Amino acid sequence: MEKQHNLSKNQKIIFDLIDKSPEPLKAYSILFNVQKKGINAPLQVYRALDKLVEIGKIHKIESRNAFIACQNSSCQISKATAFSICESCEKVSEISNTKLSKYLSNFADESGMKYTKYNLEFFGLCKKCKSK
Amino acid sequence: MEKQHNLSKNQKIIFDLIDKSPEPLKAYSILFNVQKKGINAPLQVYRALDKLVEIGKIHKIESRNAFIACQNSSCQISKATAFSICESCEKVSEISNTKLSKYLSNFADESGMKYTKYNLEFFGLCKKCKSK
DNA sequence: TTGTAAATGTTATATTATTACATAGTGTTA
DNA sequence: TAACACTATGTAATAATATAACATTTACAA
Ligand SMILES: [Zn+2]
Ligand SMILES: [Zn+2]
Ligand SMILES: [Zn+2]
Ligand SMILES: [Zn+2]
Repeated sequence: MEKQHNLSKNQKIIFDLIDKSPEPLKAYSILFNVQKKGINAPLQVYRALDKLVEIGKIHKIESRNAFIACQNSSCQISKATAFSICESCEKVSEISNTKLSKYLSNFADESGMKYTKYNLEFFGLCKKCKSK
Repeated sequence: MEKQHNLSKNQKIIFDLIDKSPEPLKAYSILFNVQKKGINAPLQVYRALDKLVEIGKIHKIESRNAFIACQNSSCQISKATAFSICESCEKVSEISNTKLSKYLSNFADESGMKYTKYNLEFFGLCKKCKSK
């Protein structure tokens, strides 16, 4: 059974915005968009983002400093994430590939380090951009 | 044959600093450290960093906004990078594992997107921190 | 109902990165 | 050599991203 997270007011406003967006959103663009809803300060946005990331409802695209809603309901609380990023149009998709996630979750090298989390970002040209 | 890149004065100063550092360095920490060598402005640092990343001499650790020297001479110009990051002591190492890099370089999913580059960051506790 | 954790509100500030513009060096070729 | 293109440098200003510190309020379980 998944733990149920009842989002708070600010968290819900911000999650809904990200969830509806076809593209990753940046923190200050989120701030701009929610000011009409009474969220006025960067910290209010960042706190909601932190929480949403923590509970796995959204992910941060590190190379872009931007946030997208989790497109993979079975995503294990942001512990194992993979994305594809088009370097031309900046379209980002979450990759959910069982083989890939198994391979990476079980990955171990000679360092003796046990990995509990990973984030993978693939880059290239999406179908549309490739055919231009 | 690898293309030879003769580093410019600023590039060399900044590469040497990063290369000698046991830990990833942040841009403004680099700036602070090279001011005695006549590099005074953020842009001078960022320009050198951009170039060094481009030619594969250093890599950016995206989740940390920090830079490390390439520890893998055969690294294909920053097109395929993997790192291990200790979430306790923040030690970062570049992973060079042929199987892993082959697996990821050949990865393809149903999206029809051809990936030309990837960056992978593993997180966990290093040996030292685990045994504490 | 009282204690505790989570969330909010607000101001200020820290950190990371880029724009714009002027100048200087490096190497190639006419 | 002169002309050219390209890369690198210097400097100032500013944009974009993120956190610290502090006061207050809300949710909710013991
Ligand atoms: Zn997900
Ligand atoms: Zn595209
Ligand atoms: Zn490398
Ligand atoms: Zn450690």
